[in-house]
Amino acid sequence: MTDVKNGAKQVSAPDAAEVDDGELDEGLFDAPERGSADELLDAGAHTDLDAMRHSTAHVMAEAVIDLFPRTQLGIGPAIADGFYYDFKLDRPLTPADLAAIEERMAASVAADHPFVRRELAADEGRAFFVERDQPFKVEILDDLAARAKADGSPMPATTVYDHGPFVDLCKGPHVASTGKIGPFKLLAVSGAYWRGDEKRPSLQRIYGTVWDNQDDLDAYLWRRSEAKKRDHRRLGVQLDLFSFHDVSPGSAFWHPKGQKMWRTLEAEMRRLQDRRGYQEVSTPILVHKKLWEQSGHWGHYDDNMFRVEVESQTFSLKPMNCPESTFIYRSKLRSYRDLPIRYSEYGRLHRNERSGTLSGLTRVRQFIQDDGHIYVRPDQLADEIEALLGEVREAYSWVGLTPRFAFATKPDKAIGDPALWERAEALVKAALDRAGGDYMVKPKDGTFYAPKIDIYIDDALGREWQMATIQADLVMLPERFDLTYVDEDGKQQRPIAIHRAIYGSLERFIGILIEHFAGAFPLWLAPVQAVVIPIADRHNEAGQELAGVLRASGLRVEVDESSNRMQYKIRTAQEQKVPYMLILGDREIEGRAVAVRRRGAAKDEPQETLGWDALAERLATEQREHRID
RNA sequence: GCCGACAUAGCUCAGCGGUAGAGCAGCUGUUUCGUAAACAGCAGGUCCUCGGUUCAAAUCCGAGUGUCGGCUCCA
Repeated sequence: MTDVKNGAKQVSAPDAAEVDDGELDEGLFDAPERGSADELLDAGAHTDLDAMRHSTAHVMAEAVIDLFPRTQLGIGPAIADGFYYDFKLDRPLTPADLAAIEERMAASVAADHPFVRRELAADEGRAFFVERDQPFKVEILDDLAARAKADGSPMPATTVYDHGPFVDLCKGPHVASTGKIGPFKLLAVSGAYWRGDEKRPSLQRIYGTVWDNQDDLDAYLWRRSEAKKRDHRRLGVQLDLFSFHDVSPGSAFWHPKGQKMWRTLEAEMRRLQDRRGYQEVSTPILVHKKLWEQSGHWGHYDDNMFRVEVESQTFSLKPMNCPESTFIYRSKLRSYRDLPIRYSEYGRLHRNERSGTLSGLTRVRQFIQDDGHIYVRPDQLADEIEALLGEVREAYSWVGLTPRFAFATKPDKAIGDPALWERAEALVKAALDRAGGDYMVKPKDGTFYAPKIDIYIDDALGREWQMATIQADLVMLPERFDLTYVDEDGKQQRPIAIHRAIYGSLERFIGILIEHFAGAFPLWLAPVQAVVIPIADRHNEAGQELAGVLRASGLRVEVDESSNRMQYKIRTAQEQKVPYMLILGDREIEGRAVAVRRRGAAKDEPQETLGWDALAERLATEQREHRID
């Protein structure tokens, strides 16, 4: 069960967010406990810009209360690129409401109300918010009081900030007055649970953004629209890579070009794995539930598994490969000399993700993972993990990404002998230290059966994504499936099982690459690497001949034999983001040459004319070396 | 799963009680062209599904499905 993030949104949330709501950073930066009263009050204002963003949230709350007097206030923190505020309202907000709220906010900014900090005695503060029918604020105060009592510290005063007619419970800091607020824009309204708890009331969250000056705001809005253009769901249609259909929600239909990318990524990974001594296996998709009972997943995770009843027996579609890999390991007696045994598997997995969470390729119900299970002796673990980190670096270099590593340690809900855990963590840490380079530590973020190394990347838009994972499992597979090998002394020993996925989910990986490259893939990965463009019909035959030469060098080439003009063919190839356009007219054919136009070439870029064989060699080299534009 | 929005031609969208529209793509014909859109014609739709209101529903109402923005979850 290599625990890839099938789903999991990237760490800084997408688009409408570009926002990172802070809470997602938990663990990474040791943020306060989710939804704690301190955090709710603190509102994330740590810089001047944050203070302004948080102040803007206050102004927005003022506007909302003004327009909807019975509104109950949740919290309104600063977040990456902006702010939000949660409200309980009598009716759902519409885009027209946002415009009206913006207008009121502008009036408040124009009035330049000073922000005034006041301290009230605890009971006075509570009474104030009770009187104003603000139960969420009262709850925060009650929590603070309860915590003070538990700590034996004195009852804290209630800090409020006023600006104009509006008073809010808040620790601050704020800008001096509403006039200091820069250009802002409200972006979206969405639902959010009070304190992130689905059992608590559902509030309406308004997201907004605010910047020091108009240029910064414009730049941000431009980034947003760029991100939208790169959206893999949009490019997937435009580039004819995949589609989704309601007959199988959350599962992609791969079109020929998307499938070509898939096969290319897989082929490259297989080459790496062959070199590293992996042996590829394949295990059944439909599996009896007793397997999951043995592994410990049934009962805990069966909600996420698709069940299939067959002749009154319960089966499920596998949500992970790992338990089945042990059947192959156990199919014969293993010697210490046999280890490490490295099994790879491109297994098709199904996870029943909740309907509201599905999203394009990055959150799916069916996906294929470049999974691997490596069985090692304890003395081999550190070397193997170090080698795996190298595999990750190599694979990510093919697409020009630099992986960052995070060491996730034993969670509270862990199973197994604490001594085994200590040993596993020490070995993983040793491997990370030896592999050099920095890594973050994410305490208690391991899986319930293994400490792990999670791999992150930043894409071309600076967004962080969690990708690969490496897990050192001394407990689940080895113990629950009773794995053994015979050591030098003829004694039975437990191997360690490493679960690892490098691309992770191929679906998700491709989705991220689409956005990272904005669809303009490097040559080696592009589904169509070159289009031959005959200028007139009489050049078609030579075009096919040229395509044949290139295909013989292992390149993916098409010939545009349509009756369109050359200009139109170029435009089409450009829109399809084909790396090379090969233009063939009388002049070129005469010398068995071709005019080479690079995708996205500048207007004044000098164009080369190359012989066919020289071109084939050049492109083949570029492909082999995974060159990136 | 929860809150909200949306669903019209292959794609992008207009129409919002009174006989279904455009651009692009497609097809046919003409054009054979030198670095990002030749010209003309034709064809293309259970207006997501099911129910309801109405003389009349793409349009209003309800339910379902899917998608989108978030929330929650993520072995």
